[in-house]
Amino acid sequence: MKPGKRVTLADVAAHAGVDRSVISRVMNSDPGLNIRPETRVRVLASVKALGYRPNAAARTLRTRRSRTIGLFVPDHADPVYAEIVTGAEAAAAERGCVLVTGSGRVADSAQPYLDLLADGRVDGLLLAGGVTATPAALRESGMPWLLLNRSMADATRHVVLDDEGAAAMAVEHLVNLGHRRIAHLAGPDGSDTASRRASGYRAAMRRHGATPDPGLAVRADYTADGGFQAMTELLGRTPRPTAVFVANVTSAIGAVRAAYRCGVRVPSELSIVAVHDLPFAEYLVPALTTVRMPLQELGRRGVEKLTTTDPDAPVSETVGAPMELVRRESTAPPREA
Amino acid sequence: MKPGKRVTLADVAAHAGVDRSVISRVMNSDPGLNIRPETRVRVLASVKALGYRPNAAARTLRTRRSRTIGLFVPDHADPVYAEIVTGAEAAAAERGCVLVTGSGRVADSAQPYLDLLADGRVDGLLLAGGVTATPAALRESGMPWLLLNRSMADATRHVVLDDEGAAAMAVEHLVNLGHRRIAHLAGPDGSDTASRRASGYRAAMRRHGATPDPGLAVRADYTADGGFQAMTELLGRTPRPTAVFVANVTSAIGAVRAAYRCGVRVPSELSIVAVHDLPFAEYLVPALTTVRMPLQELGRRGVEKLTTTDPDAPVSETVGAPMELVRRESTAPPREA
DNA sequence: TTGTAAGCGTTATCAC
DNA sequence: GTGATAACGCTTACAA
Repeated sequence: MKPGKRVTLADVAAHAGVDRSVISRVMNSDPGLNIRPETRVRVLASVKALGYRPNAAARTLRTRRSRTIGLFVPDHADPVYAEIVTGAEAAAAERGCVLVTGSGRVADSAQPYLDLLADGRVDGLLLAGGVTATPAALRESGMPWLLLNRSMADATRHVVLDDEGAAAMAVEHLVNLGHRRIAHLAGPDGSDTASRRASGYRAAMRRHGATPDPGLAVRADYTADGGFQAMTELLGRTPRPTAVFVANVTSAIGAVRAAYRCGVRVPSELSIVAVHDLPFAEYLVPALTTVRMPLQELGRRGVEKLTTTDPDAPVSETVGAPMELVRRESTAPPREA
Repeated sequence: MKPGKRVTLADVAAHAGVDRSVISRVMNSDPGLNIRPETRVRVLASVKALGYRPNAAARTLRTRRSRTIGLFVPDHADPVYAEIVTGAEAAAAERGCVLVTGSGRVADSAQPYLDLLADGRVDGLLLAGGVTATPAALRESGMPWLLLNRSMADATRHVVLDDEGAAAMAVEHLVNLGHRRIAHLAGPDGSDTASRRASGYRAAMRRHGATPDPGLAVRADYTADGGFQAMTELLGRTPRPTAVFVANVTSAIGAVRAAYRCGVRVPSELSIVAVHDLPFAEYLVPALTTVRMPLQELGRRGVEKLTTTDPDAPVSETVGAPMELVRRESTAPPREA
């Protein structure tokens, strides 16, 4: 209780009149412990009375478990990753862990992340991203790590979302509205989600008898500006698409702006549907039709898999939680139908 | 280098043929160390050869410093707090620290946060928020903590932004455009930033000879929905304001939507300016005029103050970095002027 | 049913 | 200039 003086196991032991090891075993509910009920009560009382909390560093040193997970995202300000962090945090808390977070592109060297592992600061690493390659050092380290929302052919430890499925939902929504000339505003080159959404788009197009015209696919990074540029370019092509499936909701904000800028009305002249919902998506003008993905669940599954699987075993999971097409104002039947 | 076997000080010592303590002192560049250059070289070589990294837990146990800072925000998905986290992270990294982040309203009990301190997991606590009260336990703990972006009369350890100044910039912008009937879409009751922005608004109004009409102030929480509700209410009042200063940019998104819904054109019939810029603010339709605040700098200053000040000393700083009024499309001279 | 003791990997204070 | 050695606070065989 005194500020500056920490209560240690020895203090509690003295207070309860037993040995330190007894306190430890009571607190960790050691199954092979046969203790007299009255002693246990006394121990618990002393713990409470002194406000004892085990020192994390000492415990970590002894047990080699920090109960800490490292989570790296490209950018905290990206709402997509904010959701993943939220989910991961909840799952971590459920198993008594905390999250050390970091942002920035996961560079090829990966040294900063591996260092956290090497220092024993974290028990495992969740790498959410991102366009970059998975460093070989990671694969060779033999330490617990997992890729989130991106997969790598040569590093099969990842959990991802059903990006193909999301693309299919979006395309089918547009097809059902009567669209045939459907463009794709794809994600950046090298992005794993981008290529899965693009292939989902192509597959869905073919399934509906619409050949995906390569002239109707254009790349943009996952930013509003990227979406703006790409959509501006797309609108210059003839004949113009009547609808566009945008791989990312932030790009879609820029895409809507570009349409507005070019005098193309959404949705009457152009329908727009994007992957990922946003808390304020329904308040945009026009309110955006989106495919809501289970991002928090992705975060959750990440920590679950990370903490429960053998670090050497391959992990390749697609989060099963349901996606949902949220119909709002940015999609409508084509005018010229 | 071997996976599974960690390199320890003893290994390096054996490899270099010196004592562990020498390695330690070299690595920590102990000033009172007089070592033969060739020995130092040998030590450094061994460290590099074995890939030695000091174990964080052991070091923390010994030094009582975890080089870890706890940062709590109400919600990772709130772009305002995402910026704060980004800034804090950078500042922490500069001093060799990592950030343990957590989200959720800081409850009155605050026990989970204090526990991190008590466990020795973090060296200090940065509490960013938020509507809630500062728990007395915090003040009494004698531990390093700091409030970010909120102040409390009875707990003078905080760093905040110049909310009054931001309000003044916004109001002056509107006044300069010719507006007189300026409403305030304020933040939620109990929010510290909300009340500072509100009083900044009132002061600026008076300074410009416009009495702030209480009928032109309405509260909303810092969400798009809150802004939508409040703006809808505001637009029902007569005579209608020609401009509104919105305390938060997320609310402003909802506010714009409400105007659109009511058939009120922005900016020709109603100007809107909000506190906090957003990466995609210029892509919204209409692009939002905002007051950009130094949010990352707030995060930076938070960790700086936390790590450099005596935990018992009062801290009351307003971040000095410049704010900027970003003129875009949502403000214009009043029509009826 | 409880106590003893040996570490975990550092750092810091000495002594040589 | 460098080496022993004693903590730091906890866990866990094993002994009593």
